[in-house]
Amino acid sequence: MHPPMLEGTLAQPVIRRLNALRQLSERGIALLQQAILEGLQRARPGEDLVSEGDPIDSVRMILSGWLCRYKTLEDGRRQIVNFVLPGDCCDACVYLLTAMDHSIGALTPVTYAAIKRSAFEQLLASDRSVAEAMWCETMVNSAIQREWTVNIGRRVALERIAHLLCELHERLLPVDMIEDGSCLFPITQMDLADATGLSVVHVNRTLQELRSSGLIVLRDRTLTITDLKVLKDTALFSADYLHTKRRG
Amino acid sequence: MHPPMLEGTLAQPVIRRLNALRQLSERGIALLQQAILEGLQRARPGEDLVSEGDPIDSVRMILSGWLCRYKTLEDGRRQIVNFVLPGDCCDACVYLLTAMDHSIGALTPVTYAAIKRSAFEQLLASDRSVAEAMWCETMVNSAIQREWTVNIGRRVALERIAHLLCELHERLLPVDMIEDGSCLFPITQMDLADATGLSVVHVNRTLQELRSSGLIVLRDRTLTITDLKVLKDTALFSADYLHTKRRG
DNA sequence: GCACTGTCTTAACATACTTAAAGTCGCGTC
DNA sequence: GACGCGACTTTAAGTATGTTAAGACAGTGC
Repeated sequence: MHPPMLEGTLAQPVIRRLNALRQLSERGIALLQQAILEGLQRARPGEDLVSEGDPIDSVRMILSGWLCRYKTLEDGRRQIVNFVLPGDCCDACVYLLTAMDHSIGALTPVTYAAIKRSAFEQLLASDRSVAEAMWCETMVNSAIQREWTVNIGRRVALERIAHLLCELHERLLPVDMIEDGSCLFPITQMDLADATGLSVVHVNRTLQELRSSGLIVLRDRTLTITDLKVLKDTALFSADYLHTKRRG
Repeated sequence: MHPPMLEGTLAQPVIRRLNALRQLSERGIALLQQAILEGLQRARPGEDLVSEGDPIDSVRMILSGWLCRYKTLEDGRRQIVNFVLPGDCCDACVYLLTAMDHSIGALTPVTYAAIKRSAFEQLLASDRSVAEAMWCETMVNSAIQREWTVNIGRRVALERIAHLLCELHERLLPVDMIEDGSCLFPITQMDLADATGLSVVHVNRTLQELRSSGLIVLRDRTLTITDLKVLKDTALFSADYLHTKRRG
């Protein structure tokens, strides 16, 4: 089917991501790759991979594309509670619960692997390093969620958006999606608003401010962080909560 | 040391809490009780059980008292990211990470059990029902954290505080800490402010509003929810995210 | 008995952010 | 080529919430 090179490339983000949390064994990597190839799927922008209330039957690993987890209130207000990036896993372990309490929607075209609960349990059981990396990933997601609470609860708009940009930057690094401080940035201002608990109008204003301060360039779905240090300072950003191994 | 009756009572909240998530086996309960009795500890109000940056070496199970998880920004702003109630476990699995990314502080006198990492792993390994209940608890904590993000990001002050009260009510039920709709409520208005991302003054204003609407009575550290239905409605509260088994 | 401290309360004022509305630009469709 | 649509932008007006300040009250220590 696929030439071997390509197969390797496909699973790369997941392997890199997990490896950044916990050294994976050779055997674990092989098993992981196999499981991923067996469950390949695609989704289109705007499509929901899972919706609030759905039964939880499988784990998903993102190979390419951006997604978001979100919840909606009865009256339509929406809050994005996290972004899901290539290499991330959705709901490892969540299968212990019965129904999804939030939705996961694709922001761009997405390729991912869906691994059935039983196959996933088998995978975890057969290699300890993979299992631990997965648990780690889950724990880091919790940590990110806590930081989002802080971000929305205690930072003002400018800091808040700066912080989000710093986080995304930091998370894109280990999966090699930053080139010269630039990355694809498919998030609309409306998404940004729903993620930060602000209104679109104010997000727009705030982005202008970040631009005119010379901290970022954001144009044509491309984000360039021109002064990372100052951006981090204005965001009161510390990467500790991401728990990623320091890279030389 | 302890009379048997008392020993049983001590571990009750933890057992009830876990049982509400996953049916525990007899054997599991016994092991759990034993582990808890071996690690008994106390903390005084204001004391931190763990602080941001601390190495993670043990799991803690709360037997009595209220605590909060919180993070502080460099300039002193504080955000409480969750309350920890009797029966809750702190950081099951977090031991996979190396350092705490937040602090846990006691709001009242607290009794808890600290279980060393190795003993905890042994406990999980020796009874599957306990292990699964623990993972469940961790997943539910994530779900709560997501809902907090929604709460702070998209609900206005009145809804926000109402929602928090509903959540606490719902979480206190399975550990039997609600009597006739009333419970001990040791949270100061400042804590409430730090938990909801509001200012103390506005929390005060908002509480007055809830009081004068006849939804709650809050006096002398005691909270009575006088109209739970309406309180839930004004909070846009749905308990689904708590993933607790329905109780007849 | 008095000072001290923490919690709650109220007031007056300031402002960060929201809402509403309308206009621009680029892009795909018919 | 006109139209519709989504994303972005800008303006103006409104408001929810923050800030500052000061007082009441209870509990605690001396």
